[in-house]
Formats: sequence, structure tokens, C-alpha cells
Amino acid sequence: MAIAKTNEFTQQEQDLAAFAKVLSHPARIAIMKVLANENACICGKIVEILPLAQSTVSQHLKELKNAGLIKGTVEGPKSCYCINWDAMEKFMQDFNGMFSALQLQKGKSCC
Amino acid sequence: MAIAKTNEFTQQEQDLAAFAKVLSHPARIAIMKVLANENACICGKIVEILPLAQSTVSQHLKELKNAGLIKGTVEGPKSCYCINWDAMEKFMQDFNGMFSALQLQKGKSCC
DNA sequence: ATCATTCATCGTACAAATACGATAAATATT
DNA sequence: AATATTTATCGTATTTGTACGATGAATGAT
Repeated sequence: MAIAKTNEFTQQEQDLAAFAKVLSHPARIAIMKVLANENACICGKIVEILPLAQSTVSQHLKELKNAGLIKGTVEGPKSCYCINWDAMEKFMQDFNGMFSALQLQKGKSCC
Repeated sequence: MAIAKTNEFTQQEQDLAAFAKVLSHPARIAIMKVLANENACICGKIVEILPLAQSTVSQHLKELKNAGLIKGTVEGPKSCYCINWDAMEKFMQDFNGMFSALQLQKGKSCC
């Protein structure tokens, strides 16, 4: 991908982009919906619902967890995942904040 | 990327993911900010501000345009870009709508 | 103790994204 | 007409993302 120039941008830009990136795959959006809807947020249950292999789902779960959008706890041989609501609410707030900041300049546009 | 299973998901999931994907790079977030702040949204001006080559900026602009977040008009040898507010507002509405739908299930979680 | 279940991780294959320089096309300028 | 400016596109190199099967580690069941 060439020598990623990601860190040439502001922290805010990087953070917002990172948040967007986690949600930039339909499988991860679908996982969030499953986690919200199912009482038992067991990995196996998610694998049943998604059209993806177990290892692939596990990978997506890892990314969501690394980004902080979900939490995971071990229950015997099973793994239970849930949405990290505090984090999600903050992320959405920041995301909407950026958009509001853009909108403040709305009249300025030339075209 | 292996044989992308993107279309195994719902249209809504694909659309939301596509929107998130366009904003999943700090350069594209930065471009949106420049377009909102500068009266003259000329490509050259953006190239001056971003730490990227002209061809790379042009590529990012193309992606933003393809996704519908911005509009572009030719002005002689120059190109003028602006935010497509109608589209942006709809995208943000859908994105927030998904989050609200998740939140409705908030109590259900097991962990 | 043996076997089954569940899941994370490893290795691997291939697709897509990012970045740049070079070039081409269009318009402005001289 | 010749030259300069501006930007899109092409070709290419490299990195990252997506996907799967196979394996291993941990726990539960027999």
C-alpha cells in the first residue's frame, strides 16, 4: 500500500478514520447488529448467522475488539461478545461532531 | 483479498459499510475539512495543504466523488470540488439510524 | 482418562488500497 | 503557434485486508 502516510495527519483525523475503518466492512456491521439483537452473544451463534468461516468471523471480532467497539469475555470453551456502549457512544459523538463542524461552514462553498 | 463476500450481506449493510469506507482514510477526512473551510475548493489548493502527491490527492477526490460525498466541476484547466450536502446529510442520517437501531436493544445484552 | 466442542491463531492465497512518477489532455498565456 | 499551468489517468510497487483450512489450547462431557 506504499509507505502509509497516515501519521502525517492530525490525531483527530486519524481517530475518526480508524473508527470508520472498523465499520467499513458489511460483516462487521452485521456482527454489531447480531450482538445487539441476540441475548447470547456467543461467537458460535455469530458464525451460524454470517456467511463466513469461523476463522474469518473470529478475525472480524478481533478487529472490533481492538478498536474498542466490543468487549469479549471467556465462558468456558465459549466466548461471549458484547457491544461496548460507552465507547460506541463516544465514537458516534465524535463522528457527529466532525460532521457538525463541517456544516458550520456550509455557506462558504463556491459551487 | 480472497473472493470478497460483500454481496452476501444486506443492501443496508453494504451501503453503510461503503459510506464508512470512504471516510476510513485520514486524507479523505482532511479533504472534507478543506472543502468546508476554503472558499475556493480547487484541487491545487488541496494538494498544497495535504502531505500527498498531486496524483494521490486526485485519486482520493475521485473516490469521494464516486461515493457521492462531493461534487466536481471543471473550471478551465482547473477543477473545483465541493461537498454534496444533500448526500452527506442523508448518509449521516442513515449512519445514525443504524446506531439508534442498535441502541434500542441495549438492555438485552448478556455481559 | 478419553473424546468432543468451541474458539483463537497460524499460515497462506489472493484482492484491494495507497502512493508515486510519468504522461496525456485541456485550457491559459505569451 | 508555442509554451506554461492544471489536473486526470496510467502503470507500477508495496502494504494491508479478506478469506479459508488446519492446527492447537482450553474446557466440557462420557
